[in-house]
Amino acid sequence: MPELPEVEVVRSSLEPLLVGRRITGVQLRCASLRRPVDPALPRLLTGRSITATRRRSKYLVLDLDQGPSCILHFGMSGTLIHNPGGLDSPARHDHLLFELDDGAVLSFNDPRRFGLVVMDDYDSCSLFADLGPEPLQADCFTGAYLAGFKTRSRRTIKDILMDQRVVAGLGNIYVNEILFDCGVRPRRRMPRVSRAECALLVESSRRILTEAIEHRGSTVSDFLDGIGRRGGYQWRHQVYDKVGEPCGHCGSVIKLVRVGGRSSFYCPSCQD
DNA sequence: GTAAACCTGGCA
DNA sequence: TGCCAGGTTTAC
Repeated sequence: MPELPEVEVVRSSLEPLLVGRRITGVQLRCASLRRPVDPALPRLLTGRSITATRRRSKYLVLDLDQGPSCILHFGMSGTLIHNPGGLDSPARHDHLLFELDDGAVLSFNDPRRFGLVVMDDYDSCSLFADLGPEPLQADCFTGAYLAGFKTRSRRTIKDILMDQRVVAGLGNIYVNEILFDCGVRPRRRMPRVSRAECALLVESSRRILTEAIEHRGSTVSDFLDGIGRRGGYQWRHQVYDKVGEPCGHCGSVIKLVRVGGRSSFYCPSCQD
């Protein structure tokens, strides 16, 4: 579910509901996520007030009035939903519940348990240590930066764009869409991507991520924002999950290949 | 490089 | 019944 746009949409939908609220209680119902949740987490959160929300890559950060921040990752299937009137009873796969001082309950639900919740300082968090630049920050993620990998790597362009150390926040859906937008096949190797195409890929990343945020993310099967709304950007996908369908630009049949173990969709005539 | 691992759920 | 899924990490 959650690539950069989805996490940003969760963040922006929750921010006005969370900032200034005090956490009055925390229920850790299942600690076996991708990494075991620290049993001290409820104690570190209870009594704290939420002062700000931030996003870094695909991580959502809740800053508190003292102590470390609460850092969440949604894996493939995680959601964080604000229930204004509280919860009668927790839902299946509700692993973590934050009770707020206005009677609301924030529920972290994750059927596949690939998600992550940790308490750590934003500036020294080891999860962030190796992340590349934010794609929406124009000063760091540039065509010249991406072109720098042409000589350093023979990997495919899709593998490079999916690598969180190269650029932080892209995932399978948006890399497929960006490559289509630029006319580049996912299996093209980095040395054969021109400098002009690198510049185009950077520009396209920015535009597509921005549009996806404006359309409140992609709901492929189960993504919901912080107040339980589905996204709308899936209706604008050009290639993702469209194998066998006609390309919206030229009518050719969309093809499927595997790159780095992930499904990759492309138009054989629009993309080289 | 690729494959499998971690999990559950949905679909053919 | 088997295969696939928005992610990340680890191991051949």
